Amino acid sequence: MKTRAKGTRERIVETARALFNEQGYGAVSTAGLAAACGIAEGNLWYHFKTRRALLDALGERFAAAIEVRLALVPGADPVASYARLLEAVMDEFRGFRFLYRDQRSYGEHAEPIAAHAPEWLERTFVQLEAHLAALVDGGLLDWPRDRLRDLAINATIILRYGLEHYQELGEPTLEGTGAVRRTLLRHLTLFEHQLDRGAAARLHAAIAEMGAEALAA
Amino acid sequence: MKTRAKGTRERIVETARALFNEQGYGAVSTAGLAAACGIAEGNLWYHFKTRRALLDALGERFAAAIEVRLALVPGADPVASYARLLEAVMDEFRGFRFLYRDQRSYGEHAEPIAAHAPEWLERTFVQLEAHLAALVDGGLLDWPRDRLRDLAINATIILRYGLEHYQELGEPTLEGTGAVRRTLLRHLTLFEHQLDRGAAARLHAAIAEMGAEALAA
DNA sequence: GTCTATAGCCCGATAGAC
DNA sequence: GTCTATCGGGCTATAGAC
Repeated sequence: MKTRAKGTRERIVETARALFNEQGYGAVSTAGLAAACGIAEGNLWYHFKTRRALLDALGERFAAAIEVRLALVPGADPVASYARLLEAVMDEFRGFRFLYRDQRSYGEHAEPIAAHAPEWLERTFVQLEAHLAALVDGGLLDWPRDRLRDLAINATIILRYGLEHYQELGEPTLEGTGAVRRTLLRHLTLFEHQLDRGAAARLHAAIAEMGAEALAA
Repeated sequence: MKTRAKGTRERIVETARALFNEQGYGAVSTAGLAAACGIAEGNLWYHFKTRRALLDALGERFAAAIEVRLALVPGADPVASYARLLEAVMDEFRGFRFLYRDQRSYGEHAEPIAAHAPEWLERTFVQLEAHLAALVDGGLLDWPRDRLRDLAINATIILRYGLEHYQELGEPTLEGTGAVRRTLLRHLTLFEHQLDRGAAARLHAAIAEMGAEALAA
């Protein structure tokens, strides 16, 4: 199997991401991870000489995904643009959920995201506000300009903590359970009563179509 | 010191609560807890024969505090009632923050709150909606009745995750840092533009006065 | 590159003297 | 009630054969 070196490393990273999301970073032992990968524990240490190194690798992937998402700007069709942005945001929060959720677990020097989160959140506020402003400019959303930033921040919070919220409510949140869809619908309640009927319908339709929730790895 | 038996047990519970909130449930070892209490580790096992027993004791306190808060109904002055409710909710979320935040850490059989959280959240929605309806009935809030429940749910989410949000933004969230105040102000942005000017001013004043953030132990 | 074997550490929990 | 001393177990990480 020596020819699949890259393959093994890749498999470790992907398996770790899924396992951390499901069980929590702190609850996954290296033994359990190795077993889930179908390799011996020692082999795991060959590819990542410390548990922290594996975490950093995942952090880098996350950072890359975020930059791609943050580059999404409102286009000619602000409704379609907004739907696309929503999907990207939720893919992110779901795919790397443990990075946010389990920050306490990785020994306090939790830099992987703690150092970047403030900047990412700020830029997300700005991005969401820009998309919402595009809806306002298009005459599709009736909202005071000077209250758009508050709306963007509140929308970010709802999107960010939606999965945790539904989990706390006792609802399943893993892939295919519709928790992402419910989160998107919940965030819509922040402003849909001020939204153009057609635009609201299109957003609802777009969210309903996100049934095939695939991870943009 | 044998006369202070009850005192020691009490001190353990209170120290544990504070320590769990600060450092995270999983990050506090029995050794560290004993040290913080100023007692030997063995003595700790005398009072709580298992780590889980200590957690349950804290869970019971939390449950009791919640029931007291849930009993708050809108009074003759709906603005004052709402301010009082907000303070109680935040005392709760702050005082027992780790119970929500660190659910992953206590070995999956996380019953202390996981079993009750759905019911508590549902009743909180209902309670908040009742208080908001009282504001509408008093002519102080302009909001469609059939959208009040969504507002109550969104307000609960913002209140519930406000501290986590500000922590992620890199802001301090411990007592006396004003994070609770910021959370309350953030939740106000959900509907203050539809609020009577005088009522809005009174709520802002009430929140500003919550500087002396004391825990209703 | 992958494996087996094991070192070393910290933790939760127990035993028993005072 | 409080202490000291210690056990057993699980975890991260290393050593070295294949």
